Amino acid sequence: MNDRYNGKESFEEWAEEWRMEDRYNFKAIEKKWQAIWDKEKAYKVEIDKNKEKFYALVEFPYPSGAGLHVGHPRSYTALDVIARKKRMQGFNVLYPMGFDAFGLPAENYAIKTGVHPAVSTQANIKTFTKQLKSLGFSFDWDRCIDTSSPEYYKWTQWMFIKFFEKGLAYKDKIAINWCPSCKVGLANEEVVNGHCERCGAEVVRKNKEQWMIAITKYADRLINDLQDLDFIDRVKAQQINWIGRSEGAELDFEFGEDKLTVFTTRPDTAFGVTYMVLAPEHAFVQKYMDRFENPDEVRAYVEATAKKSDLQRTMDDSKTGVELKGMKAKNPYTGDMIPVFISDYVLTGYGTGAIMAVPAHDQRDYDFAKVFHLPIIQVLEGGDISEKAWEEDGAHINSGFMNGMNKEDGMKAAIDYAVKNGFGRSKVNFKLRDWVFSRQRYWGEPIPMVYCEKCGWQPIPESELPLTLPEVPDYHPNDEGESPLSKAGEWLNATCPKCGGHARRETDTMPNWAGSSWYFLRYCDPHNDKEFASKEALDYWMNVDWYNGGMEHTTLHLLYSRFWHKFLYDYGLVPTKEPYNKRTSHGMILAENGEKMSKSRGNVINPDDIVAAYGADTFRLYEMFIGPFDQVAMWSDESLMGVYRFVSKVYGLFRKVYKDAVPGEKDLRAMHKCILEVTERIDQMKFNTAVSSLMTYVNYLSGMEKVPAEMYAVLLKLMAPFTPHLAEEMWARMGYSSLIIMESWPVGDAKLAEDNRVTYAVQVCGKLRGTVELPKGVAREEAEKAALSLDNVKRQTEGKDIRKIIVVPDKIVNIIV
RNA sequence: GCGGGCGUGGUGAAAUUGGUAAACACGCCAGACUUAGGAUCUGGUGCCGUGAGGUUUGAGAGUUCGAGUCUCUCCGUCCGCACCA
Repeated sequence: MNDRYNGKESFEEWAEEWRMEDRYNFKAIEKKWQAIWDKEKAYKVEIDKNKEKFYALVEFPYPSGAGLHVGHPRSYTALDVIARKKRMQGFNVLYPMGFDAFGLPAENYAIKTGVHPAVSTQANIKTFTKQLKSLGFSFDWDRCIDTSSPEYYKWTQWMFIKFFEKGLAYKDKIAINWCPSCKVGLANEEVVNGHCERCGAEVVRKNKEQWMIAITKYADRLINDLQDLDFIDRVKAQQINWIGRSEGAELDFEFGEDKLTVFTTRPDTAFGVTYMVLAPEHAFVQKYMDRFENPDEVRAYVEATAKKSDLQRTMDDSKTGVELKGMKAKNPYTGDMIPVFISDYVLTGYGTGAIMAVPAHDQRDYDFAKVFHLPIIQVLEGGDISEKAWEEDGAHINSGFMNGMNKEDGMKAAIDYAVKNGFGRSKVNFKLRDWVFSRQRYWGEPIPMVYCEKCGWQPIPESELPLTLPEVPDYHPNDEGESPLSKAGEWLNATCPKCGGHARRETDTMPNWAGSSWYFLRYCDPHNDKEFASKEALDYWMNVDWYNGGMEHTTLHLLYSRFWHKFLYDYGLVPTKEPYNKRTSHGMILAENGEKMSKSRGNVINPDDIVAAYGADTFRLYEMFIGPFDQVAMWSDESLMGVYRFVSKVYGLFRKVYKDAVPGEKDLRAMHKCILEVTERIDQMKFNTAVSSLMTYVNYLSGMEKVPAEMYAVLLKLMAPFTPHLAEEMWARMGYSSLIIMESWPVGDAKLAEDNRVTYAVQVCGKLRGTVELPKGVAREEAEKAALSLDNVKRQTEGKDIRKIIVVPDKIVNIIV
């Protein structure tokens, strides 16, 4: 019986071995090499001042219960390829991974099941780690971090205290974005089209006392310092747009006993101001309520506005409002007394929450003026204002001392006049708001502050850090916006570090963006328990040389972390003013039909399944081949098959490799061309064409009778960043005892890659009529002669005058008749 | 409305400074071989045409000996922001 199955017990067993002999057994190969890399700690790095460092970074994942998505490996593989190549080129490469582990899903899961978020998070981290390891990324796992571990968030809290000490963290009662579904306050950046970025519920306004961080103090530097950074343009543009800097002036209009200050980018149009508008939330509305002749009407409008969601407020662009009857404001330029309105088209959070309206030259003011039959005075020449506002430039008219001036002179004159008469000043405004830093949820870093009746808000002493999350009986937040920590009993009681009296702990936690704002620093020195990272480690490893991540973080994590880093820099805690030298972004991977992958659509592709069916190397290579890296790509099982065939082909090619075969001139040309192309294309993130180069080279090798060992070895090295397991396996089979991932990257020779013969395209009047092969660098006369002797060219030029012949060396001959 | 992209075969896509458009792959067609368990190998494949040949990069114009690439106008499409004064 045993004979029948080649000495094996069963057919399956025999077949398995048979396949291992003859077929590409990725399962065994990948398992084997992952174990070896792990055992030898092949990717562990230490500071080595004799070597140039390279810090490659990808955004660390939130360890969700759903596990790794096919989108994650696109980014991770790309930088893994870059990191591996750099390593082979002799750099000391830091390529770390960790987990952004605080966040709402773990908490919602706890509410549903009662499982503590720490427990479910650790389980998810385990799954993620296993999945990531199965893909063969060259992460230094000894540096793995977890933002929810007290050893980590101790320093997040420590940094918060620094913000507080420097006056950048403050508590303020403001109207915040409130998500009624998550029951949590949101930062402006987390609101997308009036909806919660996480759950999609409509966001409402809520007045709440919140911890704020003064990111606006860094607005100018966040724009200006972009200039020297190698970020893709759309990231720069989006950040600049988000920060929204505008130059203009603040002008004071007399109103009651006060000065009603407005911000305007066009003080030169002040002679065209025919009314003013306050946001319904403006303080003057309440202050002067009893002086209005129509307080009931005003109150009703204020209340109606408060009930509207942000979305309702912005979607409806018809103009509504109420005049504050009985009071007028005085235009400081003209002395005119003008009516004042409240309207929800004026935003409370921008500028001063009040505007001067110039209906002739602003469409919104124009629309409002039409509804309320207000005068419209044109002060800029050029347009017809009978139908709509004139928003282009023009010489000033009806503008007193500014008449005849252009925009630039008018602006200057208007501001000079205001300054001289003490009612105005030039001013820069930003759309960016301070960062709302409080969250009324459990699973986040406790804010290390206590409130003392006598001394106010005080940070807890450094010796008490980390302030660990207490156990609570119930994770539910409530509609009043009280954090679950408010049920933490004894934990709430603290001692005021200043007076020693009784104090109460802050119960809000930090937003999930806190831990990720500085994680790249921790990777430099992840086990340090004296500092967040040693100066030596920071000096050596920072900056991040190359950071890849999603576009969706451009105005969130990317902006926050740049700001956070600048703050640390200002106080000498980090050596550089920007954290990332280069930022790139990958496109999303969509389902086969172009739809987004989502659980509800049931079209999610699980990386585990692909790895099980085709192996990690095929999966990695496919994700690099799928299309231009920075663009969205559609998953295709058929294309995946093509890549699998290619990988198998490389495996099978080994049978044709001979140590005694010597490459000829043409062979070397193909090899060096491939080296040059792959090297260059990896650097440019043109992974899809780098893979094509490899395919072209493999097609060439397949056509050879005997493949010289040298040529195959080069192929393996070039493939090592993409398909490290296969490369390692075949390298070993070739008889090398070293790890290929530590071998040196091949150097291409441009001279050897060059062909000594070139094909000229021959055109007659710009139309292709033939080609001719000539030695490289022939004299133009010779090229002309060769071109004219072509039959097809003779036919085309017969009986016609040749007027001109254009010869582009080694490229083209164009005959003009 | 403002800002940033994109538009090339049946499909994903290539194309240094303007210089043979469609590399590489998928799919499809034809053939070979096959105890064969997502098979493999060889050849073909932009479109029209039996053919010579003509024609082709969203549409139109311009610059040029020559334009996928540069300029202008228009159309379509995607992303981000959006009553930001």
